[in-house]
Amino acid sequence: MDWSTHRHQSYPRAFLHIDANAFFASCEKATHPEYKNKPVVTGVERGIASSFCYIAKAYGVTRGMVLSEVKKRCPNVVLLPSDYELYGMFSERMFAIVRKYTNLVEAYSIDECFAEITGMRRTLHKSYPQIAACIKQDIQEALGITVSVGLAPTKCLAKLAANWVKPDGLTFLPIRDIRAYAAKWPVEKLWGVGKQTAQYMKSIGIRTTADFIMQRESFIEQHFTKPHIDMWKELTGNVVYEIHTEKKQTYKSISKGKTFTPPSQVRSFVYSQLIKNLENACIKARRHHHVAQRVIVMLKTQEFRYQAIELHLSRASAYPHDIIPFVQKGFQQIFSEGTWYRSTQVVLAGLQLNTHIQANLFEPAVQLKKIQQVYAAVDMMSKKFGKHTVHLGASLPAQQTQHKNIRGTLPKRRTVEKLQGETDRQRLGIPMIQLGKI
DNA sequence: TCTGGGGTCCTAGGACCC
DNA sequence: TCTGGGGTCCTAGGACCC
Repeated sequence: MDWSTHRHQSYPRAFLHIDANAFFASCEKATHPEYKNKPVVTGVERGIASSFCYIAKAYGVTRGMVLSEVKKRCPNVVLLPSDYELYGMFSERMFAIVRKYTNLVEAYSIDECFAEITGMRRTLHKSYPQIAACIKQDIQEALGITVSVGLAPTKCLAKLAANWVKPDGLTFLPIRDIRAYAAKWPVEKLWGVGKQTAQYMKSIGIRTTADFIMQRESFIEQHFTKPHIDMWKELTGNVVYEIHTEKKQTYKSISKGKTFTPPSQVRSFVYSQLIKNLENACIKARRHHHVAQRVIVMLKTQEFRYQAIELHLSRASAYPHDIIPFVQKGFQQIFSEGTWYRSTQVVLAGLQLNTHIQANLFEPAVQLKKIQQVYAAVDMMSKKFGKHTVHLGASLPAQQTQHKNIRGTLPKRRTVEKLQGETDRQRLGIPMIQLGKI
């Protein structure tokens, strides 16, 4: 035997993708047996269908469908508000079950995880498909929810396999079967291929995953960039993506936004919405011990165009007190009189951990301390009595007035005019972002 | 699909430096 | 100095995900 040719040959690895089916609705059904045979939809608080069970799906409910339409299609529907605490608990318990089998578990989102079970056959006295089946069964018995499981030599393939049968599927995709599966898998259904890439792929004659993986590496490198080159390697059975077990606890950015209906052109109202979002974003940042270096103010117009502006703070902070002057300045730059707005958004960016918060040299230390104490009290009361027990005066209109609609006053749709104040912005050195329709 | 909310990563191009 | 090459950092914007 020529060992030199075998030395670098690696054994196929075994990855699982575990995907809870209709997760939020399933959690509700698991905790409320009386809903068992009824169509369940969650997301009432947002006015759209956030998650729905398979019964509701059979009635034609789709993601993001407005509730009035949901009721029309599905008169006996059970509409529920989202209960993220409940879903979080189910999520934790689901991942804990997977961790009984392997330490290499990556909590990818609230309802999905990846796991690697390479080398676990001996320890568990089971084949890989048997391990996958056991995990699946354990979750169902312990939590009363079903999952779709994919078992494959890479994460991308495991994800594809998990999607093969939904709900309640268990799909083993060994290397030798990759071609057969790929031939029946259109590229637009691949993890990491969206509308744009699918369109591009079609233009160069790639329609199925098989069309993609049968290309030579040189061709792929010539026609694609890193994300899709990596994807190609994974789909041909070569591991690029490892399991990340670290729990996510730091953010690159935190954003808060809210749509208001009907749209408004009232400056004070739109501004108060913005400040409310800022408060929420700051609360989240503080909860995670983050401070922001930059803030992005965004307004979305009635015709779904964004106007946005980014500002650098004078010092990193997670207190509205520090950030409001910048938000106000940005708001004044981008708000245009006579335009109808449907939502505002605040993004805190350039986040860092505030292990040692830098005080501005010119600010008296006493004052900084006071601000910190005030917000510590605010955070405590919010925790105790609910969000917005305490809030800033500037966001008052947003908290109490139900925005009123005057019928027939909405202007005709028109495109957003070019922003004014260009020279001011240039003088202040404030960059401006104008995003197209999304 | 007349459309909610919250994120991440990648890349190109400019600024700046040696 | 009309002139080469290369590195790093930052930002805007695109694309995608759940």
